[in-house]
Amino acid sequence: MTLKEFSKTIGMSQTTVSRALGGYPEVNEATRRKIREAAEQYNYHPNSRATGLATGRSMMIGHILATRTRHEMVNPIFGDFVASASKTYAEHGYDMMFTRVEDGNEEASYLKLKARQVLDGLVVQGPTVKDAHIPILKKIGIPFVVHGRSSELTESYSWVDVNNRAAFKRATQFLIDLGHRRIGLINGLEHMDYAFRRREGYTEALTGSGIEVDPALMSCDEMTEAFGYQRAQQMLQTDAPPTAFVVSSLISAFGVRRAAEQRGLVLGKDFSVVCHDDDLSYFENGRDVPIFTSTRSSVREAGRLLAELLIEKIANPRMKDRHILLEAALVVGTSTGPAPSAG
Amino acid sequence: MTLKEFSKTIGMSQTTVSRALGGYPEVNEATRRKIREAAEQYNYHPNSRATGLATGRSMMIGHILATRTRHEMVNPIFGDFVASASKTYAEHGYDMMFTRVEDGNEEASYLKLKARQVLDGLVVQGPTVKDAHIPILKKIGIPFVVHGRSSELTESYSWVDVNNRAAFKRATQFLIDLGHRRIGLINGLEHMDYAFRRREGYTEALTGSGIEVDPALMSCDEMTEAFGYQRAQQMLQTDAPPTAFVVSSLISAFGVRRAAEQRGLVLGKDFSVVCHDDDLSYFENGRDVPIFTSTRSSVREAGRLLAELLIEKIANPRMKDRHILLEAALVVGTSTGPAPSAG
DNA sequence: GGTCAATTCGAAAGCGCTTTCAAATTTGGT
DNA sequence: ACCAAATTTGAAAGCGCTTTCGAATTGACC
Repeated sequence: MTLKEFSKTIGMSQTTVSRALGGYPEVNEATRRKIREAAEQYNYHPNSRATGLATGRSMMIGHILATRTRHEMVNPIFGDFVASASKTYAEHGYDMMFTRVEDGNEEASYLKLKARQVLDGLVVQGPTVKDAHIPILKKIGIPFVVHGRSSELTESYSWVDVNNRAAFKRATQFLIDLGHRRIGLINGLEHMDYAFRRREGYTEALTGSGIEVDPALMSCDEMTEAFGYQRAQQMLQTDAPPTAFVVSSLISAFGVRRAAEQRGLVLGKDFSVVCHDDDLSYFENGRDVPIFTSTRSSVREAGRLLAELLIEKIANPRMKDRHILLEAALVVGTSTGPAPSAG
Repeated sequence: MTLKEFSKTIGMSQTTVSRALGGYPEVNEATRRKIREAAEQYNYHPNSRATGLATGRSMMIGHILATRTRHEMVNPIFGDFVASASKTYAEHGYDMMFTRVEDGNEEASYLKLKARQVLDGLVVQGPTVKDAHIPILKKIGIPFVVHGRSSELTESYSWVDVNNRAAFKRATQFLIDLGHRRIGLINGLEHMDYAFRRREGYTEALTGSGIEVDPALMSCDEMTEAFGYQRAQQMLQTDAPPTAFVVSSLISAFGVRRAAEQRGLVLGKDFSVVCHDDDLSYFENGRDVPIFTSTRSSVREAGRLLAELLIEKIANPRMKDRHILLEAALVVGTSTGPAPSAG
């Protein structure tokens, strides 16, 4: 059913119907209600493509699916992040789409995206320390917001990020205060900005307390369970094993726990773990009392805030860049305790 | 840059340019090449909305994000599934979008989607045993393919599914053959079709070997690590604890392992675990040798096949429904061994 | 040179909407 | 009943593309 047909059916002009449904002020509220009801009844909804063509806006927001050519990892936070952002989009009448952008082909991809006018704005997820997408998007002039930051870039852009440095500094300090001196870091890939900042927080806390940073206690990789297990195992079988770990992900923390328990160590007594917890729907950190002491920051909240920011930016492209820095809560669970051989 | 501008710039008619880029046969190959190159050079890409309006097709495929009103779980397979499907879509010129459909509001949501003509086809993920979406989509007439099946529906529809029943029957039989008699089932929520079928496979294997099905050994819930831990712990502290577990997810299997190891049991010796492994990028089942013996089926392959099927269906809506049943491989890892107290 | 086929062109309709404009109608206040 | 204000209307342009149609151009071949 088209606007033409629909307005003829209910005996009104296209102009009035379009205005009534579009929420324009020059139409009487009573009429608007009547038209809305009729639209419901006849299941009339404007054709999105036609609307888009006429208005020049597509009411579509894209999320980048950056595909590293080698192996294609999908970060576990992806699902929750997308789900929460999509909710906000929907509330504002936006649809959400995915766009694959291949490594090394960013500029062409974004130019095409802009030319096709298929979306009004973009979300960049998981930027690297020196991210390639951000300057290109700026240059091309597509409204975007970054989930995270890119430490080595100097240009201005809007972002929503967790204060990863502060979170990991606090986590490490928390362990130091409990008497731990040898603290292992199980981190994500450190070309990713968040992992880079987490390591900075970790080392800052150590040096701030006069503890030497030991490269043998730091490792980074994709944050799987197996990785946590493997590296914790390695570190634990040295002469001077760590008594605590700071871990970048709940999943890897499971692996760390397994490695330690396999050596007969009891969590929260013989060894301590603080991990980051993105509060994902599928990874509960225990049911009532959290298992792991963690730096917790809801990725869903980040998704919501970012969506709102982007929508604002689209509505007002010359808006000043805004930065939202979320502080992670340090939630104490049962995985931390005083250093065993303290003193 | 519009078609008009572009064709004027290169001194050709809109007709020829449109045909050349659209791949129509009535244009000389040499000309086509020249036009393609010029398009590249000037970064001309047809406006998707205008193309869509003119052709009546949106070149967009939607994935449903079914939002249960209570708590909104995002299945961990979501990311990998979407990433692989999106690759196939991209290769065929399709974009991919998400659509939130709220529980109880399916019909209105789909009617609206159809009226707006925003997408050409849909993917239904994770159907329940008696799924509400499928009959509605059939009635409304939107091309769709289901990832999974819905056991209690009688209507015909295209689907791509893993043979969950056979997989879990084999897994259970494998344990029985190793001498296990008390085998616990840690399953996903059983209103989900895949979990329902897995339980069927499990019970079939048991009864087929004359082993009584014990409700105390069966449990189902969201497949988190904590759930696996909790239920395994419960089952293990009874008078007649299971010697083996069949687990619906690698994540819960981590929890099962933890519960058992906490009781001093050694995996693959004192207790056995077979789990399902969707081969997710973020959940490796060990690095070289698989930790867990598992029924493995790549969710990425499923995504690819499903995408191809849907694209075919969109091109030819009166195509006969097709069903793709993927058999899971039973991959033997180090988590299984003969029943400890065998004989 | 003439014929036929292949290629290209120009003009224009149509996709379904928004938005503008001037004109017509209704409403409310006095 | 009258006037101003508020509301509604009809007609039409425009968004950028595809697609149709008849005509014009080119090239190959005899």
